[in-house]
Amino acid sequence: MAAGRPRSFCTTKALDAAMQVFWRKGYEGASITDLTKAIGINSPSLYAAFGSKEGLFKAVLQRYDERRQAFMDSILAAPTAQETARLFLHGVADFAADTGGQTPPGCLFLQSGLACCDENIPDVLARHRAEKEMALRERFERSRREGDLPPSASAATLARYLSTMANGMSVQAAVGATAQELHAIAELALASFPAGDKTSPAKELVD
Amino acid sequence: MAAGRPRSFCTTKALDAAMQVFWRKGYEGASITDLTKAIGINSPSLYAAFGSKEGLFKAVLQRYDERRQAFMDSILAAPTAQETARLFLHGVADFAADTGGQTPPGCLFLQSGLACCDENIPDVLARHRAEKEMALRERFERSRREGDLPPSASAATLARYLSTMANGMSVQAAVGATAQELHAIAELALASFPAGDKTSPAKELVD
DNA sequence: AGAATTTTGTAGTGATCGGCAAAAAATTTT
DNA sequence: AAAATTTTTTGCCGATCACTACAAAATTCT
Repeated sequence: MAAGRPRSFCTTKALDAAMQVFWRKGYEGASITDLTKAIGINSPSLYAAFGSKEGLFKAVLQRYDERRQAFMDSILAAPTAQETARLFLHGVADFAADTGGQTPPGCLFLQSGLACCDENIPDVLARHRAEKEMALRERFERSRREGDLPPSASAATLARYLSTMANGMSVQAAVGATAQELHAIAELALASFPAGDKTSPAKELVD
Repeated sequence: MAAGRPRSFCTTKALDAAMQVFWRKGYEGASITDLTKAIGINSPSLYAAFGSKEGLFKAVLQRYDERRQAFMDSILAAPTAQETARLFLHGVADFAADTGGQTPPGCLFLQSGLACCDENIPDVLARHRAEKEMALRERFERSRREGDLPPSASAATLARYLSTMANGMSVQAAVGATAQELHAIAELALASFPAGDKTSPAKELVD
């Protein structure tokens, strides 16, 4: 069925290469020249495949989000809110810390554009982050109904707290914090997390 | 002594106007045209006064840092580590939350360039943030010597934890978190802060 | 083999980027 | 009043920005 000259590059490899550039230089800082050099193609090929710089960026975000979403799904499946919180923060620590070159440190959702000339970019990134926070919140609301969070706990605030820590840890990672340091911060942060009736409060806090 | 045509603009007013632009659009996103329009001057006046875009940015950062430093000095003077931590996080909440237009929400040190084409910019911003974290750390080391922090507490980790929270809160603020929400997060975060022998641990945690 | 189709490489588009030369304007000094 | 000094305005610089027209190359279909 497929006629015409075959494509010389793999789309997903191209997205991974572009991801690194956006991650390290930000949306605006990444020029088309940077991107085409990293992918190893000429600009018309880029535009034929992805439409525009923003189109490429959106495709990169989607690919990045797939991994993040898989991570979220795995931690949301934990049996209790406490375990979800623990897996979340330590997972973010592993994810954000410099792994030695495979991906840049930090989080693409933050690195690629907190502020930007085109305000659409920060907005779409913020929506991605808010999506994860909302998933945590819904998980914690379920926990409250099921009893592993006390009725006094606010699911919204707890989710916001974890999301805040995750963003902060990503910022720290981007400027060189080690995985060990991030895990220590995560552990400290978890001491604030309210205990349910299934675990003793003392254990949570002394740990 | 001063000869020549008088300057038509006030330097500090110009810096404040430029600060708003960098804060909202980032270092790269802020064009010279944006900056000169906001200040109300032509570009040669800008270059005569500040040398370059980076020169202007550095001057803006210095002005911004003065306020932050004054804030840090005030909270570092608190009698205990616990009080310093409390004043720090709630102060950041007030500072970062949208005040209704006077300054943009979030923190200039984060908004203006986490990642950037010119790597020098993220570096200089990171140094500013690290400076504040180091001040907290030194304060907490003193607290350990003076007894309002237990010897088991790590001043470095506590400082890193608070710095992480502050960065995370600034990110949340930039996408619309209210002061009330930020204060709730701050309060939750403070529950992790270790108590000294001057206050009862129970009080810190129940609060 | 030849027509049809798709991607490739070359070479550019106008717009905007940060920055600057030069003359006019506004002040102080002589 | 004229010289000296500083800033302002006008108009422009080469470089780079995101993006594209066009034709050669490489494949499949007839």
